[in-house]
Amino acid sequence: MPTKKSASSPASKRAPRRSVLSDDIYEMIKAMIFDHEIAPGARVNIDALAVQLDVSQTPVREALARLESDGLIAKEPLKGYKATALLSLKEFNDLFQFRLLIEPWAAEQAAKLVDNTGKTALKAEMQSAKTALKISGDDQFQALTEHDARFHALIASISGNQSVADSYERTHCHLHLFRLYMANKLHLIEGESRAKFVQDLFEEYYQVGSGQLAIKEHDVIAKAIIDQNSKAARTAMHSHIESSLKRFAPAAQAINKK
Amino acid sequence: MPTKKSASSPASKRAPRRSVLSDDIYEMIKAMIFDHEIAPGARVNIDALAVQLDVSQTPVREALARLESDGLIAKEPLKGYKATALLSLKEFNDLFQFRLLIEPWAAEQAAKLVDNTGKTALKAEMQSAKTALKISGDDQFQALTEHDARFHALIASISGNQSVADSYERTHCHLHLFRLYMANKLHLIEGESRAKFVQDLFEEYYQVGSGQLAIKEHDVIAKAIIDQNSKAARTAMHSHIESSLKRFAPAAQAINKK
DNA sequence: GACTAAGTTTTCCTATAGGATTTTTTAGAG
DNA sequence: CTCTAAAAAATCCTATAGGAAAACTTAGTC
Repeated sequence: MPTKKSASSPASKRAPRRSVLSDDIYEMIKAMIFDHEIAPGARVNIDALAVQLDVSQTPVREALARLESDGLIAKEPLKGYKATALLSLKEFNDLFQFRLLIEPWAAEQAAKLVDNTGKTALKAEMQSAKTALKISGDDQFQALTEHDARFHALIASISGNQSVADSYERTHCHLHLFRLYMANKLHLIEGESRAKFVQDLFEEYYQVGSGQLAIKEHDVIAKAIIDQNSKAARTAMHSHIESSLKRFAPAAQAINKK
Repeated sequence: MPTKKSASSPASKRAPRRSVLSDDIYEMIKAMIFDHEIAPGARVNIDALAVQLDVSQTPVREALARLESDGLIAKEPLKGYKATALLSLKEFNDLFQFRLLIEPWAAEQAAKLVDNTGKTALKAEMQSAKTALKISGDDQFQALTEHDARFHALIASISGNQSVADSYERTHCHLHLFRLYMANKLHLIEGESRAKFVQDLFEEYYQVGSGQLAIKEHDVIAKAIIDQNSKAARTAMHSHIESSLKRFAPAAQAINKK
């Protein structure tokens, strides 16, 4: 087992480090879902996917089996695979409730256990958020969404509890998908009705003052953790998730009605 | 080779196989892990497994991919699959901490939302626990462990939050495996040293008075939920998990030292 | 004794054929 | 025209063999 470490010493030999094909396919299909090339609820044909990705069925099957465990794909026996439907309003609320259970604790714990590496990582992530604010147009929303995902995952990781981090990761991907879907929806709505939609659902909350609201909340959390003020970190995370729910609830409701 | 040549016979009397083979294989391999036919940390050869289960590689691959997502099997690229190692002491503690985050809330919520169906299910489960107490010998431990798994899963389900229920299910299987491993360890220890081991690690806590301690705690929780007393349900669950940790911590420590 | 090189084994991936099941199409009767 | 039922097509699922790449083992040389 220690051979692994010794093998990493002559780094030159480790050059190829080719990952396994089925892992690549897994990531590709996942990306296709996140990019909505595979629409929520759409059927997924194994043969077609294998041809499209120019591989055989075997790695596609393995990837789909894993995606099923992730809850991103559902298998109906003898009927085939389907991309899972979007979060229902109830699932959406459940998910935020779940986050309220674990993330404030994770932030509190992170504040207690954070070391210099963690502090540096937090600062870097907040810097990337500020960079994202400078992006203009629809890409900003995507950049902010991705920052958000990384930020929360980072805190879960710093908390030191693998169960918590894993658990967050799993549930979060659904929320991530949901947000990307909203962003995508914005692209599809044109003209005046779109401006109205955007204003009603996002600008008032998420993008007021160039999206500074959510970022500011993140800032408060990050500062509390860096200051190792665990109480403050906990309450900041709690109220951040609650505000976040308030920001997204109207959009979630609107999309589910459609 | 001795394949299903029944295909040549008319399709009339062939039983319609509702479930898919790869699902069956998934359950079989999972059972092999839980039964420690596949030891923790042992390598898993796809070919050998396919031959042993008398199926082709394809369903085995799909099953292993899913088990990897469950965290029960780990894949090392270009090296093959391995059964994951037992929980380390840290992971063990992390897992209980995680449970403390979600299960007291789940119990509280269950007490608020429980309906007659839920109450009936709870009563039935507690009845099965009482039946388990009558079993003698080592099987009792296994029966109690399985009751425990069902009991907690039931409450998570009654809580109505799918994220919570899923999340519990995922983490719990590791704990389940850990407990079964302990039970198995008991079988391997013979004579006087075994009696000592049992007494030190279990009897004092788990099996005092024929295991009534844990069951009594379950009883308190179940009653609180049936009475729809959410506060009581929460605190009862909280202290149950803490007692449970205390009961298992010495054993966890002992096994990790080995 | 240490290092390099060839050989062996293991593992991953491909390809394809055919059985089993569901869905769609088509034909016929009321 | 509408409804039922059988045939056809599409799709999924399984089985099997074999090739390529990497890891592991062994042997030979300095």
